[in-house]
Amino acid sequence: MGKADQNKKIKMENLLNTSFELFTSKGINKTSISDIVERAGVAKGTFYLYFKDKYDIRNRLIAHKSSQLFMQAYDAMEKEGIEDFEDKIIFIMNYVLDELATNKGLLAFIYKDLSWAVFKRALTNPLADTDVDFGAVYNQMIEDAGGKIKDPEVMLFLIIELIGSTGYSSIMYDDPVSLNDLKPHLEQTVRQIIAQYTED
Amino acid sequence: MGKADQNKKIKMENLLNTSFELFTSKGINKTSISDIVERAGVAKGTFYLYFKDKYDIRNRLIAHKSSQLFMQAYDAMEKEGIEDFEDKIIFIMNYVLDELATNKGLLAFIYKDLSWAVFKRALTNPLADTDVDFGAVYNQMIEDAGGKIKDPEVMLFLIIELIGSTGYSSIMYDDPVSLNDLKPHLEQTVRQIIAQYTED
Amino acid sequence: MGKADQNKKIKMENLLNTSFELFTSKGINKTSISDIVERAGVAKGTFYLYFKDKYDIRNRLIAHKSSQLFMQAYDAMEKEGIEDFEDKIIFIMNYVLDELATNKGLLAFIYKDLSWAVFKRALTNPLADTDVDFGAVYNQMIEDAGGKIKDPEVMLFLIIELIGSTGYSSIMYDDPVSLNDLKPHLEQTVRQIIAQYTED
Amino acid sequence: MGKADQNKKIKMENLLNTSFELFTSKGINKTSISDIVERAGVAKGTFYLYFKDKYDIRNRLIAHKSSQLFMQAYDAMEKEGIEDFEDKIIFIMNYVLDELATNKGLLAFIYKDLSWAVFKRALTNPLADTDVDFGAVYNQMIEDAGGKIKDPEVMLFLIIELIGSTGYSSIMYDDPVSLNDLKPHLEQTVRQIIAQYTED
DNA sequence: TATGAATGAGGGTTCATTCAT
DNA sequence: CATGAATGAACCCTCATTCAT
Repeated sequence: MGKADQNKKIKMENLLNTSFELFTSKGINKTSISDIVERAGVAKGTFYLYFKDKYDIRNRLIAHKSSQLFMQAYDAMEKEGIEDFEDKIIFIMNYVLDELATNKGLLAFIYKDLSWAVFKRALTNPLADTDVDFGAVYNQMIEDAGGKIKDPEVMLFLIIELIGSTGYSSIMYDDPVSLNDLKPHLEQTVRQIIAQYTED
Repeated sequence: MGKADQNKKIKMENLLNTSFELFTSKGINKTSISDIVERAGVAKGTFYLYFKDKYDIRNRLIAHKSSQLFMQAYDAMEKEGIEDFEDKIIFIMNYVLDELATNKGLLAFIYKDLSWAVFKRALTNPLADTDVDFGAVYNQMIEDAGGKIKDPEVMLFLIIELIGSTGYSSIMYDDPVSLNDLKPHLEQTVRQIIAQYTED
Repeated sequence: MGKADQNKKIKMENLLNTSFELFTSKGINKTSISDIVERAGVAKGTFYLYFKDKYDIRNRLIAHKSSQLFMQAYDAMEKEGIEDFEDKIIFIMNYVLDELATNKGLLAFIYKDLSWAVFKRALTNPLADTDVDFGAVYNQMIEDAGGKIKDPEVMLFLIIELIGSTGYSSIMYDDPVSLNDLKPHLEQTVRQIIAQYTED
Repeated sequence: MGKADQNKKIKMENLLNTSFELFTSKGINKTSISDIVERAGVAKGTFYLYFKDKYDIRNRLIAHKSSQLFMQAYDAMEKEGIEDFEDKIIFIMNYVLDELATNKGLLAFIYKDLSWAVFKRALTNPLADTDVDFGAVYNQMIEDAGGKIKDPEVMLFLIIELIGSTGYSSIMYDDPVSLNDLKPHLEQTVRQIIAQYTED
């Protein structure tokens, strides 16, 4: 890789990092491109060499950060040596929820304007070299479990949407219950959903 | 009520109706206060006599429109003469989902920036004279059912968030499945959640 | 007229005058809206209350200034008491050319982007109260002459385009001849054109 | 000519051709240097190795294209074997007008910002090897005619400006008459102008 | 109460030009 | 000669909010 290419990559990461900081601290609407380039220490025009607009950079960040978060959870789970499929999902759920609880900016950022479509793309189309395809990981988990899951995609959809939307409310507003109070409810419900999709 | 008060009320409803039309057709971000007052036929300054800003009017509308939608569903359910609690919830779910599917503008409007907190307020603090307290209605439904529901608020929370977030994705993007494909999954899952919260 | 309306009119004229000064001194391309409002002493947004964009204000100015110029020439001609139609046209031609020669900024301004369509509109759709309909004046001149002109509009078109484009070159670049050298050529040619369109 | 020189020439012609396409299709103001180099397939910096700016390239193109057009007309005229001087001019006029009518982009391009000075330079200072000196050709035509033309340059100036400006309006806006309706008027007027400059 | 002209900071975006490689 | 990433000034335009009437 030439010096120029390296420089390019540095600039781009600089912009990504800076944008992420601002998006998670001030929110995307209140973050202007001027803010981004000023803090990143580049000229305004430079921004447009790398990104189409603010929403382009946001989408790439959502993809990257979501992937990162899920893979952190997955790695932690692997270290624990959990065997059972249900237990794996519950572990990941708790890990992700705890992580988001300590980083509300990240939660607000990846939840706002996050649709299942964006989400799925984020998890199955890794952008950074280090990003992993969570879709493949999920399929592997199912296979390891014996592969007796009906409609695995819909099941994941139900689980993620349930956890995501209730977790958002609990973490951000402690309403109607705190995250700690919510967890047992979620765990019970998620286990039931999995059971319901498991063929015997 | 004096003539002046009546006039005031007319202006206010005018602004509310106009805002709703614009919010659901163009989205709130692309709707300016100029747009609203122009179509409502009042002066710009007048807007500020009634509302603090665009988001003030939005919150009041979410409350009003959500309440309206739920009460429509509730009334339709009553006409059907459904007895069983589970069946009631399922009926309301289907009614609301169908309604939102035919009015995506409304869905986008009440879903975006809709938190459980806003939602609960909407359903328990009727603003318009005709609005009904859905919280009381829900409690009545539980009582009619024999009152053997544990943590009814958390249960409702889980159900609403699950239906809301999955329904949004299906209706708006047909992803990962269409609304019609989603419904049986939701019905089964919601019934299980209710069962899980029902004391025997 | 209320105080507010007066104020409005003053602001508008202020903007028109300022724009004209800048357009004729720096050219329209190099004049920014910032320049205009700064010199006019109003806020940027104010500009957009009165005009759609820079080209809107330009078109109105061309209309106004062309009309003004032609009517000055016409008035001067009337004072001279010239009777003959040909002599009238020649007088107006010389008057206008001399005027433009002393005000090259005006010439550049009304000539650039000036099409016959814009021109005709300028001369027949007076915008300011004081503007006069030159189209009517021209028709009156022809009538006074005995009305024996074939295709008067085409004739005027030929004359104006000939004078305009050759005059522009002579005044602005002294090329291929100076204005004073050009005039006798133009006079002779214009008289021949009129003769050619005069029925006997 | 060395290989490097050839390469240079190819790059330059590439830029010229590309610019011409863009200028005549989008207009010069809406054509950016980025557009040009992108389509020409060279780097941005390369542009500045060959041309000072957009207007440098424009002037060279006007020269080249005008010359080309006139010589086409001249060649066609020669093939017709027309003898009479007046007839020659009329033939060229019609040829050029017809050509421009079928290529309005070219008309807009060579007419906008076209001054007699630029024009004359275009016709008398051939840039490309194949360009011909129309000035010399014109003088030859006059000589062939017997050389009894007074002020031949002024006469040409009057004729070209008249045809150019009226033709522009007719072709571009069909105003005040279409090109076909304009032609007989022009022919008659041009013949009279020539007659007027012809010594007996 | 109601008006709507005026504000002006701030937004996103473009693009001619430079210069290290 | 050729490159193309980087620049950053300048652009047009929007719009929530104010306030004199």
